[in-house]
Amino acid sequence: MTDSNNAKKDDFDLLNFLPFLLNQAAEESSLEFKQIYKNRYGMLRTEWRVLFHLGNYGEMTARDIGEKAKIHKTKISRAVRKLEQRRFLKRIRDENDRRVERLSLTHQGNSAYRELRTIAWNYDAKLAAQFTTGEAALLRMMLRRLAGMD
Amino acid sequence: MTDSNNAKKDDFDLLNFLPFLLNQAAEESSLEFKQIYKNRYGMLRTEWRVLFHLGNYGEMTARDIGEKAKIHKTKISRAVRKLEQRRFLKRIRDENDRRVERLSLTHQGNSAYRELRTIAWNYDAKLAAQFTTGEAALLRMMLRRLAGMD
DNA sequence: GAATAATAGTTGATTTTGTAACTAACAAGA
DNA sequence: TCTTGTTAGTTACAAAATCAACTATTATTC
Repeated sequence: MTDSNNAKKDDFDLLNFLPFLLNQAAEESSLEFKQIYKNRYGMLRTEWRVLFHLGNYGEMTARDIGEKAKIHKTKISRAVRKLEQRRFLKRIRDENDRRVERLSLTHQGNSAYRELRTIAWNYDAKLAAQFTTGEAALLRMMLRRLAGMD
Repeated sequence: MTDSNNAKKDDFDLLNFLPFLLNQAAEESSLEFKQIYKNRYGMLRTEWRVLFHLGNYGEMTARDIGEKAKIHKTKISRAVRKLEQRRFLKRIRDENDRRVERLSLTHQGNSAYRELRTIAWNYDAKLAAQFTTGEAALLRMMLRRLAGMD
């Protein structure tokens, strides 16, 4: 290893380390929105994610949601149970393949979805407004790449 | 609310929602590094963060670390205990203010830090290599802004 | 200088997540 | 058809994060 490489490593700063930076940005930038779905709707993160998927894409199975959003099936299982208990979604056993449940929002679930979607949309706009339109677009592209979503 | 606003909201996609995107990118991009500090060093996330702070900035108090990295004091307290048990750090009671402990790495802790720092540095370079130098710099800037670090 | 408030750090109880093992249903090959 | 493997989803147990209450010490205020 050369001297210049050592010099670079001495410069290494945790606060510039991408995994750390990403994590801090993710936490900080979801705080305010979290307050809303947590305090106002009594939801956990996975719960609103499931709600959003069903609201956005319509009927899906737990497996579909897990694949699309890379959420582990045990998390989804628990979120689905809670949303069902709160009458936000209903399950229908698929008679062609009885292992599968087709999930969809109730009327109540759909109302909650639309309210939260509006809040989320405004919240996202507020975050993005810190940057130019081009920067924000580039940011989303880079995040998708880092997340392995392309 | 106008029709065009409704049209925009109908387009709203969880997968483009910044808090979601940031979280996915954070998780995916730290997975490989996590394997290393977890499996090879038996460390938790907060533990390597504390280790990195002490390695990078020298002697600090638990409070200093928490403030710098926005980590809650109970997490730090537990991480410090574990690092102390593994003889990676030592505490010295500050005699000017006996509430405070001054934390610093042992020789062993410093070795671990330097090994992990090299790995982290290479890992960061690998992540950043997905982008141009300018893009990567912009990304870090944007993340710092989102994280409230400026 | 005694009472009250504030700060550094710890501990315990509760909630949430992660991991692995499990059930039930379907699929495929011998 | 039997048996072996795979898939959808659940459950149980362990690990970790969160939140509130706690001790010990220092600072403030009357």
